[in-house]
Amino acid sequence: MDLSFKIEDFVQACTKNCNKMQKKSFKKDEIITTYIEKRNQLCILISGSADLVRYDSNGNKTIVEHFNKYDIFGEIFYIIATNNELFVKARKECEVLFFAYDSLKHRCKQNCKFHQMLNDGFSELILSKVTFLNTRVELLTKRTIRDKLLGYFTILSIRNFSNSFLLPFSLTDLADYLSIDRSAMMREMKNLKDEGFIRKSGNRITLLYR
Amino acid sequence: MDLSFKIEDFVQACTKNCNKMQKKSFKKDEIITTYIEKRNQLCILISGSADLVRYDSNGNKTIVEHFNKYDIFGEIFYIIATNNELFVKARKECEVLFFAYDSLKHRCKQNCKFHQMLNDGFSELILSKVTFLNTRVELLTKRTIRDKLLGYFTILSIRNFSNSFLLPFSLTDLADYLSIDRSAMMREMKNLKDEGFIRKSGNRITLLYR
DNA sequence: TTTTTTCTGTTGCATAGGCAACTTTTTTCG
DNA sequence: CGAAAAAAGTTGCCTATGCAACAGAAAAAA
Repeated sequence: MDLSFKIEDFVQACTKNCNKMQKKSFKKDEIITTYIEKRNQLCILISGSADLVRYDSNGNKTIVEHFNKYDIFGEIFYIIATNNELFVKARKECEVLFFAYDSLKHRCKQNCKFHQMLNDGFSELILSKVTFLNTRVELLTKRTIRDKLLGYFTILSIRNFSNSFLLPFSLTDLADYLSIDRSAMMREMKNLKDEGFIRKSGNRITLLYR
Repeated sequence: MDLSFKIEDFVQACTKNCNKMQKKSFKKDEIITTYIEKRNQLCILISGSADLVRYDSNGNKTIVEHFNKYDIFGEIFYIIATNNELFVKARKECEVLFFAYDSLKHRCKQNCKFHQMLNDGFSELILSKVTFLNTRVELLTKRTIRDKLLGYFTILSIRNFSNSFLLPFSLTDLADYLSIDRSAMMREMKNLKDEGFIRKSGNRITLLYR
């Protein structure tokens, strides 16, 4: 996100001056926000990391999305169509900025610099979100666990400019992220190792094919 | 899309005046564009309907996305991470506007009204795309065919303000959209009918539960 | 209209992968 | 540090779902 440095510059000044915006801190495993009704809430993660988590009626957990520094999230991005619980949970200690989406369009009276900046860069910000989501869909539409894993590894290897990289998740969470059973995933990972597609030690994966 | 009427107003004037933009027509089943490399291409569907289709290495077809009037698509929204074919194919006769994303940011010299309008409304446009994609992810992360179908039906029923609605796809395409096997889907649909969850005649579905 | 193609609906079979139930290893925390 | 909790790793069983292969209905083309 090429906005990040600007955010860093403005965030402190703005949380002091801008009344449309709230900054809160959360400890590990605290619920940051729940997606329930249309509050038009928009959030920016300032520090830490968090997950958008859903539990379906069978108790299956899915990591719908994983957020890092300067990622944005909130109900505006969602049609709340199901009655599944959908909430954002702090993975580590977090700082989060909250504001209403409306206030983005109608800048606050003080003509807060941060708002202006955000407004200007907002397209870019969501554009990158679209890219990310498309990648996600690409992965999820793959039919087999093998294809999902290899697809994900390929993306990570591209992102890291190397065919060796660290998984940003625990394996347990990776399974939830790819929406597959953990033990089945482990099984398939073993197969991929045995068949020489990947090498794996701890959370480090090396792609061997291509 | 609340921009649509504006698009309608401006599109004709702009295709005549704006040199950064191209309008093309396509017949049914013609390839509109292929996602290969980073051309930063951005497209708007003016009329007709089209699909973003992927064939994976096993020959499985997936409808990654389905486009209708005034939907936007193009490579900017994609990280081309896989070597799978990814292209947009006309489902019916189509008219499409092509332009480079850069030209959105740096408006053309004539200060083309359409550009300006698009720039202003671009955030809204992508925002709705994010919402759509999140819905898609929500569906795809569901673990069973039953949950995917019921999830999708629920969304359609909300969208139509009625628990009776027409499927926007053929059943064949619906299966591709949900990334599941068609015959397995038919089987599950039969079960849902037999168990009294839905009623179905042709492409019309009625949700009976809740 | 007739022919051809596409879509729908159904079924038998095979298997990928979900589920449960463990043990072992690693991490967290008092 | 030691205890407790979480994550990694493994395996057997079983069913949901993919695949193939149809026939009939509907739509498109000729």
